[in-house]
Amino acid sequence: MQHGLDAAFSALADPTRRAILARLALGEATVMQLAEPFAMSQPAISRHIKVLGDAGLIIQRVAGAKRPCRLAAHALDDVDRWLAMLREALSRNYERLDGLLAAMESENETDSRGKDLTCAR
Amino acid sequence: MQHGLDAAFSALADPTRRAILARLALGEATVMQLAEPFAMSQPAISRHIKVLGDAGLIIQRVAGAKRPCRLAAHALDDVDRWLAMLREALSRNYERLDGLLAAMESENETDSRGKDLTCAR
DNA sequence: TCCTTTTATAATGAATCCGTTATATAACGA
DNA sequence: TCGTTATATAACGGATTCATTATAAAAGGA
Repeated sequence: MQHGLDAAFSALADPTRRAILARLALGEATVMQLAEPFAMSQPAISRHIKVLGDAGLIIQRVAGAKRPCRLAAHALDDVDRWLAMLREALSRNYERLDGLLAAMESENETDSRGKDLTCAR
Repeated sequence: MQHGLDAAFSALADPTRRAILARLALGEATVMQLAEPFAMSQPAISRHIKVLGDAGLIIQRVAGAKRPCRLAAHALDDVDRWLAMLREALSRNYERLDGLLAAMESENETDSRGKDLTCAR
């Protein structure tokens, strides 16, 4: 079993697939329309579309022989939730660094034991 | 040459690496500290750390024999920028659907030419 | 100096990924 | 019904990924 985030992030890791998503950001498109800009065989594009679908990033409807794709409404929900956690940590770290710099500015001599944070360049 | 987004997203695609990032969200940690929770060899962890570093998600400083890691300040900048584009498209699509539903509610008969949007289940 | 700790690198093998071509299937249009 | 269009699937090969074990190197402490 593979975590949904695994599928989502590795789907996003491929430039062709990101280009497909960017194209779909402009609106619904059939497989052939999606394939057109690429110097790549149709089966290769179909495969990418399958990967994007399995990852929950896009959905396909059936319209006769065509299978138009569009972005899935909640495509990025899980990804966003996970990244929000990291982002929050980053801003927390930034505040901490801010505090550290303030401390260094006020008192020039810090005791050099404790969790070493030396040469933090 | 590989796009930075390729590296970032495929770094994020691995659950071990995401766990490492989650751990680093709590603060700086050495390689051994990062390896500790995992039933995995130390070289495997070193490799994951290298991938995260190459993707610009973490940085390492040298402290004697140790190489403490922390989250890179601008780790998610590119990823965020790219995802923001998609998110914007998604909300635009949502608004469009909203408009469509409103239109369907007011007038029941739509001309059936144009970008087919039939049987959109 | 010697032993230990911490980390990185090399060699290797299995699994997965990404492209190809060939082919199947289903709908469309004449 | 027949040929065309749209898409999916299978089979395959090469590249990459992810783990392993073995080993190297560098710093620390006795």
